[in-house]
Amino acid sequence: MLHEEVVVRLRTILLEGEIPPGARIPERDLCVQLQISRTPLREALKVLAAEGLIVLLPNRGARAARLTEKDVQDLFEVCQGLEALAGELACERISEQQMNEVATAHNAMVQHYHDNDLAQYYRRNRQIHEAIVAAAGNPVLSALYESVTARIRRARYVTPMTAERWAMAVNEHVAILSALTRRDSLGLTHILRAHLRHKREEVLQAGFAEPLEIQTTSMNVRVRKLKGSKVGRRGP
Amino acid sequence: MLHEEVVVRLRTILLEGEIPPGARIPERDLCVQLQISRTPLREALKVLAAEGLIVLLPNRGARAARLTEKDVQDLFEVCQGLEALAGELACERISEQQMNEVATAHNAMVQHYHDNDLAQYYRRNRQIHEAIVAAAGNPVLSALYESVTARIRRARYVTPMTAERWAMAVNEHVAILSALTRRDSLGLTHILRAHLRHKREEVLQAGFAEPLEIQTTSMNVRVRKLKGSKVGRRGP
DNA sequence: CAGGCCTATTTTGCATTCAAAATACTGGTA
DNA sequence: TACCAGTATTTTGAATGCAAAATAGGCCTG
Repeated sequence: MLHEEVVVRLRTILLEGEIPPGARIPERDLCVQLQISRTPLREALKVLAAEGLIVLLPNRGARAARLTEKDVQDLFEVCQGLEALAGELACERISEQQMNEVATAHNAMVQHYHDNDLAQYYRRNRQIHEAIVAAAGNPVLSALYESVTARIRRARYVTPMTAERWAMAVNEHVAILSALTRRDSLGLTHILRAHLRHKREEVLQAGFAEPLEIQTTSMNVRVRKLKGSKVGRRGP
Repeated sequence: MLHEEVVVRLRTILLEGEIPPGARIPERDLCVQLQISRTPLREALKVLAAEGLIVLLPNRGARAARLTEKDVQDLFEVCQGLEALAGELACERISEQQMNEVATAHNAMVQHYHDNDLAQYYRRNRQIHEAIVAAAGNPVLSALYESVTARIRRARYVTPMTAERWAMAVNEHVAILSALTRRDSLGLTHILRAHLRHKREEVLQAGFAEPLEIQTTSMNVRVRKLKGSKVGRRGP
């Protein structure tokens, strides 16, 4: 299905920040870039709007969503709830193989920490969290988690960390792995929530580094409200 | 925006069961019924598919989603997680007015219980749960909760209850109101989860009463797999 | 030369169109 | 009559077309 492909491609474009938050999404350009007509593109835009990755302004097109501080708070809060649930379920259901996967990713992540390689550290970090969610064996939960984390991904994985914050995060991850290994449901949910709470504080303190609005439209924003501005028509 | 209106109308149609689970969704008929062209309808279908209310089969149109037992399990599980989170947050943030709203709905619900009016009971029940979620003051959470509960609404609110199950549910609701009044976060999350766990068991035991597939397509389902069946073309 | 009205252009929202795929129908055959 | 092939019809997926709304220029006035 063409339309689904477009959703995936556009989502990537948005998550990579190729279209920065707040920027206009020009239908025509994207049609050219993706080599499709406007119909499937517009279908994809509707889906992404429902996901919260873009906002649709009536008669004024789509823009990449921008997160307010409240949005970041809310998203982290929900994320905490979902991860806590995932941790609890994972303790009951995780397989040996899945357990190994988490452990392997964890060790790799710690190595990246010692190598001071933040990008790779973040990659493994995400892999761990996603593996735990997957281990919960609940596709509905996985889908929701995916959707919520996508919206804060940039804030979450772009923010730089202080040395001490990083050390703390690693310690928390040791505790996470430990709790999961012991199938300590209560302990795991607690440490997962604390971990995300700290992350949220960090992101909010950093001002969640979203580049401010890209003004593609010019500056002369006239306050046109009076006068029933007649209609422009087409053609010669 | 036309398209958003169509989403709302279609969602209602699906939730009311006017198009039963598994049934085909005929584009053309809906266009006539809703007095719109196929473009906005199809946009709406994509959105509803992303929400999980319908499924899109390539080249074979849309069907109202049917829930497997596993789906019901998963949805209830996530719902538990979301309500637990909502309860916890509500204990911190609920206003006096919101508290009154919950209490009022609760009392009305109990009255309906004594009147043996299941439909009205369910209506108030839902109102209580939604009010608690709203009191969490987290729009992201509210939206997710709305989406998840929509998918199990029919299973949840159509299942008949035994007298004792009903009595138990009412008792649980008394405990819910009590915990919320005392701002007893831990107690509230526990009772909310237990409440939903019981509901899930009830729904699953009832076979979650989804009518089996409506075969709009005729019976002569030929197993056409061999022969590179040539292409049909259009009129002369 | 600044500011506002008015028109040209672009962009958007939806309807319509067109080819490909699926389904329904028909007649032939054992 | 049951089954199958072959054809007509319907349905779907995506491109195109067209009117309304928004934006951008240009011209005039003070």
